[in-house]
Amino acid sequence: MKPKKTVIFIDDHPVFRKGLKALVAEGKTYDVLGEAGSAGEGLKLALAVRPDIAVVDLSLPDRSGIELIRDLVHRLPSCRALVVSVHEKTDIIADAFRAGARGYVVKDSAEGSILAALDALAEDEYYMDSAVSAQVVKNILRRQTRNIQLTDGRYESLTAREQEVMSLLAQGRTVREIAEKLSISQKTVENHRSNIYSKLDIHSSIDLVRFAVKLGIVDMDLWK
Amino acid sequence: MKPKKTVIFIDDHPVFRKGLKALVAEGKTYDVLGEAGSAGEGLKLALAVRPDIAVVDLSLPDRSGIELIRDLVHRLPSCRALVVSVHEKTDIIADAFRAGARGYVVKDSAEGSILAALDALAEDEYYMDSAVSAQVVKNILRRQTRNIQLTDGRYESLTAREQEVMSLLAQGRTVREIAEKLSISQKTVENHRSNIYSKLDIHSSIDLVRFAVKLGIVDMDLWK
DNA sequence: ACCGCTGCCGGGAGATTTCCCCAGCAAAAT
DNA sequence: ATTTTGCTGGGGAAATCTCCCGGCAGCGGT
Repeated sequence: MKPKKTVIFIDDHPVFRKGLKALVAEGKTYDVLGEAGSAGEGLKLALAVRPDIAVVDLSLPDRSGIELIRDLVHRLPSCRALVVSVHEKTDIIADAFRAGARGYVVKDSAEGSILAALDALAEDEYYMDSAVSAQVVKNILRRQTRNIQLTDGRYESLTAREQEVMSLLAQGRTVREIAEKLSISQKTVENHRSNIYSKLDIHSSIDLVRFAVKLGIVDMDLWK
Repeated sequence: MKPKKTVIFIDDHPVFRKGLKALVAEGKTYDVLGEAGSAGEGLKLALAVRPDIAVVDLSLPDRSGIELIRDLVHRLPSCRALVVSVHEKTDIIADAFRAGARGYVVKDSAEGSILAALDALAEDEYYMDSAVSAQVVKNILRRQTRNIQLTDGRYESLTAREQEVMSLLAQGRTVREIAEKLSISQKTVENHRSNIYSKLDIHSSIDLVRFAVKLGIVDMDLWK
């Protein structure tokens, strides 16, 4: 039998801490080593008992939970931080992960997702609420949908082949590479490009990339 | 009482479709209007019965589920697409959302998350599996670290004049416009550009725009 | 002062792009 | 059956791009 994972709670609401303790105690898979109501106490507690997981509220009386997490994971690298917060703003979430958190759960989500988050962190995985995920998705799509509204029609007026060529051009491929990849002549690629320019009312490769970025046609994550 | 939401299934595995039907029928909150085993049938079915939600598998025999979704949401804007897939790669997920999907669930996740996804889409919300969210988090973190890596040095090694020229080029200005604006010859602008290419290790105007976007030198929101 | 370095300015030359024109063929639409 | 559309390929010319080269002014250094 595996040893139980150990956990502490850092939250300034005693009632919420009590709820967490009860929730975790039911499962019998985690040992609660202690709890704290402020960042200072929390850090001291963590360094003393060295838990596997620290559940941290972002809004603490003395210091930001973000800073606490940054300190915590730095001075106790074996400890995984799970954020439990009322915030659903994506920039705060991103800050938390950037500071070293491994999981993020909103406070009003189901009990199950908190347990699921603990299990994920115990397995050294990441976890994010589906409620939070929805926000992330919206954020991913926000810029795109807005731009699609602005440019409605024009890109869709391109034929499938033209869209294919445009995508490759926007990715930085040369005419020669595209011709080889598509098994057509360079001249044909150039003709497609001319048609693209004409339909989109643009006049240079720079404009093409700008248009592509605006529409989210190119995946910036794939850029080296 | 609200009218039941209507749903169709597009998946090439008959057994999985049967499971979905059984799962949804239990809840009594959705009407299953039909099912299809290929993209072609699925699109035809959707246009015929006009469901509120289409559950789509990404791997279909005749066409990519991504393309199907793109067509579907374009020709039936009132229909929300929920992807059910075995893939957990973030680029595929991103493609799906980019194509117009509103939800993403991995096939081996709990039954509850599929129902939760349907409920979310019925409320015009987005949904993403927590199993998938973990991948998204990793992707967010990877992007962060990578951006930090590539930002260091290179762009800062450009002289003030070169940064000025690069900014103008990335904004879509022509060499002639830049030469006039800076009161220098076109040839000089071209030489600044060459030096920029050399220092950034890029070799075309397309690469320059990509680099500029990546570093946030250009403000995409100002693009017309 | 002399030298080396760097930033800024230009030219030359070949490759490439951009924009016209042209045409054949197959598939789809009318 | 006819027209339209899309994909393919090409010619040519002007413009532009990309990379090579050198000149000039400032600026600090052994």
